[in-house]
Amino acid sequence: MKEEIQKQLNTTRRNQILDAAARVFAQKGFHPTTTRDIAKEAGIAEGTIYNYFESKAALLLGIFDRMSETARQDVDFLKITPGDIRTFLRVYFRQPLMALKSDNFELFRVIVSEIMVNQELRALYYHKILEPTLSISETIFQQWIDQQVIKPVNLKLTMRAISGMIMGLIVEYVMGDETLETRWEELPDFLADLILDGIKE
Amino acid sequence: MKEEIQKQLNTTRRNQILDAAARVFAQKGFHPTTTRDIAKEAGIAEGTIYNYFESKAALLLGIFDRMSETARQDVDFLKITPGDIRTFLRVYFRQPLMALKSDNFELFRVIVSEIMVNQELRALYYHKILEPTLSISETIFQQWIDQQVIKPVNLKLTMRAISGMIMGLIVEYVMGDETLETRWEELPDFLADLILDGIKE
Amino acid sequence: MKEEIQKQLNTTRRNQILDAAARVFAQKGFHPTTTRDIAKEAGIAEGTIYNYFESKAALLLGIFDRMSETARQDVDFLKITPGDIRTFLRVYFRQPLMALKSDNFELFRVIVSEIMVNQELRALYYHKILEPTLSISETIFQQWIDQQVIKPVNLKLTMRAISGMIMGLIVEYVMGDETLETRWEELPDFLADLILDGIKE
Amino acid sequence: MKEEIQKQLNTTRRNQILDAAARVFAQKGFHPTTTRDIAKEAGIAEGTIYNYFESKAALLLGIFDRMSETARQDVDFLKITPGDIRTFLRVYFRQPLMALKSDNFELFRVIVSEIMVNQELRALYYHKILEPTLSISETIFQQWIDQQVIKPVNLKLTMRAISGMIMGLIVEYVMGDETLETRWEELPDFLADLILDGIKE
DNA sequence: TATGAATGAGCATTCATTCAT
DNA sequence: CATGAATGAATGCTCATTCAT
Repeated sequence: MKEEIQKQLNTTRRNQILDAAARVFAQKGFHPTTTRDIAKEAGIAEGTIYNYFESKAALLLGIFDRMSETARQDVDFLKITPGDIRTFLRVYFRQPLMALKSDNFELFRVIVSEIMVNQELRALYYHKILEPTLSISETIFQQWIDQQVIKPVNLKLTMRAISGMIMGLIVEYVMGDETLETRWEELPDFLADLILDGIKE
Repeated sequence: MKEEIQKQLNTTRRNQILDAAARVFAQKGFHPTTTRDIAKEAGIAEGTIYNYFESKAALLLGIFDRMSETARQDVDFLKITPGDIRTFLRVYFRQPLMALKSDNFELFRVIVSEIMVNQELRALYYHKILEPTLSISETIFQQWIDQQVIKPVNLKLTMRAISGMIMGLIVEYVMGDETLETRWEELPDFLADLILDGIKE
Repeated sequence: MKEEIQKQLNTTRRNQILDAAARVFAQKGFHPTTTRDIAKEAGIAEGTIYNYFESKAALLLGIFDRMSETARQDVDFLKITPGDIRTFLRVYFRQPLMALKSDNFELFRVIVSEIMVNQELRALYYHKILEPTLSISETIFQQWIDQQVIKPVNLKLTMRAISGMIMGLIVEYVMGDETLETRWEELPDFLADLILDGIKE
Repeated sequence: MKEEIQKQLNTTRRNQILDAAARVFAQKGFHPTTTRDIAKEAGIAEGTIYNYFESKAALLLGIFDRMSETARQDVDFLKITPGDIRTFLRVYFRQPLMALKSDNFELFRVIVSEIMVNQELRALYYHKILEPTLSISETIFQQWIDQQVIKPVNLKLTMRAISGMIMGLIVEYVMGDETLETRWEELPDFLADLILDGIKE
């Protein structure tokens, strides 16, 4: 009983801290944010942070970990493949692109920035998000190939091209590209067509 | 005359410093690198750096600026459109993908990382690289459309999808993806086919 | 009755804590040891320590206090003066020198270190150990003088020289001197002769 | 030329910092002293300390190193052995005992305290002071033995007993013993007699 | 009494930048 | 222009102690 409650409290506090950290990181960036900032935002003492997290860097890992949980669920959802390849692809594209809510916008920048440079975070991203996503996608696309709905393309490269495209578009969006900002909603359908039909006349 | 020589000397010294900075940034990352590291690598005094650059951040901008010059020349080269769309696209993809020499590899990480987070650098990237590249690309692709070689697709979105794909693949490569590492050479041709023909049977 | 049991329990718990503290102090030193270390070693909660001791420093005082009790008993033992001065001196030297068991070795270092620097501990040492020891020794040696077994030397200085010699040898031993380490057992007899006969031919 | 001046300046600044550190350490102890205290006392910025010393601990080592230089010179002086053993011994004792000027008094406490607990400092003390002193002393005393002025005692133990006695007396003095404080001046002569003649009637 | 989460003052150290020489 | 010593603000993290449960 008591242990249960303790664990609950522990999780709550952890989330409280991660929420606060996510807010300040999003606002000021990772390096410019001080642990003092985070504590103040969370309404706790600085020392308390260290009762729940190893270091400031661990906070970013923690935030990322929570996010990757959501991502994992999204990927699972894809397994329920609909009959129509075009419909499937539209959903396939819609999910990550729309996950970029304005809330996550600035945070995303900070995390991408650190992923580039922080070995641990990079490994986490690779193994918890990129690899599983690619792996599941390959399985699904293989089914389409087997059903002769799509050509027997090089799956591994195709998956990487597609996921790279998504990642790249998000980065360009984050970069402030106006075209993408105004037409973001069109993207899923547009990309589905592009990938399926190509641009050749 | 003298002024000329002065200017020459100035440029040489600036480049000497930027080269040194690029090396250490690539090795240690931007934040972990100290101005002392850079001065030592360049074989000059710390103070001297500040005779040529405003700040440590200005060094990164300087490095990036030099790189974007190269990129600009690459893009110019594309204007000499060959008769064959497939050949063109292969060249189009080859350039940025192959620019990722092992030298630039780590530096790329550092720069992407800071672009995400540094407003000034981001603006520089957007206006000196992304925007011109997109703009020129649009012009070129418009010609292909006019020649009815490719479909009358939404050019702006297509350009962003393609450039995003390139950027995203580089990021995935940088991330340490093994498939991309071993098959990087195949990518230009593969992507040309993918974009032209689509994957639908 | 109940009070008696309470007191017993109290003492037991105090000793449990002091034992734990002594172990970790000996292992890590006073300053590097955290109250968390002590609590863990004692198998209790950090807060519990403060139900029995004022502060971390009080723990060292407590440890020292227990040790001085032993020392006091040793000194008392000396009062039973044997007939032979040489025998007496050998015993006199043997006691403190042999008290330096390997168990106490590291702890001794820590305590000497703090005695030097901690006013309260210093007072405790001076009044509970040094002063009584000197005082009793003076009384005993006075008897030897009265019996004309030893010269009518300046007793106060002699006592301080002798006790200082013991203390200094222990410090040198603690310092890692090899000669002392290998010949420690010979010391009591050797010192007795040295002090009694001098070195002059 | 310039290098010479630079070196001079460097040494001066180092000494300025060590002097300041010695004063504050003596006053507040090692651990309670902050680098800010030292900088303030030295009239420089905190960062400047780190241009000359690795760490706060290095300051203590530096102080100790300077002191050991003096000690070394004292020992060298002893080599000029006078004809009379008693005179020699009086000088032998006088030097370390009188080196304990009131200036060094509190600093001595701090250093002894840290020597007990700091491996590096302990090694420094052992190899730079204790060992050389013992070694030279043994040589000198051997001469006295050869001249049959003193008995063929166990030299190694004798030297350690004597040096220990000095160290122990200083510690007892530092401890605040009143007898030693008032009669400190008498000690050299007293100890010479004690060691030479013994106390036996 | 026992607990252990919360506290927050405290501190060594770093490093971009300045400026007298 | 070049130098590099001096600067001092800035910060992540620790840990003895408290106190509500």
